[in-house]
Amino acid sequence: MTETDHDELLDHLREAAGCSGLAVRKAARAVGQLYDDALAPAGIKGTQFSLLAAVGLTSKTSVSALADSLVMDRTTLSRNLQPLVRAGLLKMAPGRDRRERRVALTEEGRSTLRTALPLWRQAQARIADALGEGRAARLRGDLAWLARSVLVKS
Amino acid sequence: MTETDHDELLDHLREAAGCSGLAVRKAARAVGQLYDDALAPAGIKGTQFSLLAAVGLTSKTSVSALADSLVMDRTTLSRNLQPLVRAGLLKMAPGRDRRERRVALTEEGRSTLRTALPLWRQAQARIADALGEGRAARLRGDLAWLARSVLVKS
DNA sequence: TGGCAGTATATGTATATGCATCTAATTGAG
DNA sequence: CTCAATTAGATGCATATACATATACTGCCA
Repeated sequence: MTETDHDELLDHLREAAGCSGLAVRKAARAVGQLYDDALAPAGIKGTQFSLLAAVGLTSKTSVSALADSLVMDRTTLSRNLQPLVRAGLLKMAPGRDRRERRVALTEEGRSTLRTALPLWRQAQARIADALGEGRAARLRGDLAWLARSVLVKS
Repeated sequence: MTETDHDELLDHLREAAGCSGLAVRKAARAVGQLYDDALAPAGIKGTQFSLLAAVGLTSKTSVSALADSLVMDRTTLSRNLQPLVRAGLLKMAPGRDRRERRVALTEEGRSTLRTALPLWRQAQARIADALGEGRAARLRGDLAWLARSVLVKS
């Protein structure tokens, strides 16, 4: 490898520092911390809050349908449900098929959500404070658009 | 629980569907897939590409310094380095301290990066296509701002 | 100089993530 | 009606993620 090759690689790496994927993951880590900290008194993580809320919004969904709505692999969701079922916040019931399993909140799950909601609102407000409400809303829109377009194309 | 309580919970959950944390994680999953698919011929994931590039940009960093620059927990980075060291793309060398360990690319790591760079550029271009170059750049800026503000505050 | 506070990294445990693959159940073509 | 293709979900494996804690080392102060 010559000196020139090495300098050229450095230039390319500087370009790669502007990676959109890295920007999204960095933000996801930082923001994840914020929500996790805020929700800790309720005993759940940000990921689990979203999952409980998604189940609560769509009564008795199948695992696959839920996974699609969360832009998540079915098998990932299948595993993510387990800690919440174990904790008694979610329950699984048989669906129309004998293959299908429907997910629903337990009473304890609803109770946890009620505890978590004001905590979540605080975290959400911190995000809005950091960016301003307008930029925060625009950001959510761009992220949603991005998730949708990327999936459609592949 | 009364009917009214239940309806009220539903209203709150509809509000929670606008969670910024969820929006970021959804996008991170979708975008992660895109980069992973694009980089597959190089034998690395998007996360690993970013890690190799970050190491290449800062010659001989400590683990902690690298973790900070990636908005990542030190212990997470410690583990994420292992597969890349095992694969021969990174090497660890002693630092000034006998506690510190410095991370550097191997020749094979540089070679892998050269293979990966055009693949990465394709994925990056797909993102720009999906949003338009201007919005994509703005999005990266907002995400970086968000990551920075959230960290500073806590 | 001896020990303690602080620093750098690694490890134990738990969740999150996805691909390849497996099992079970359903559906559809012949 | 039978069997292959499809569908729903779970599991094996590997990586990603972070907190609590352990380990090793450094530096400072009494």
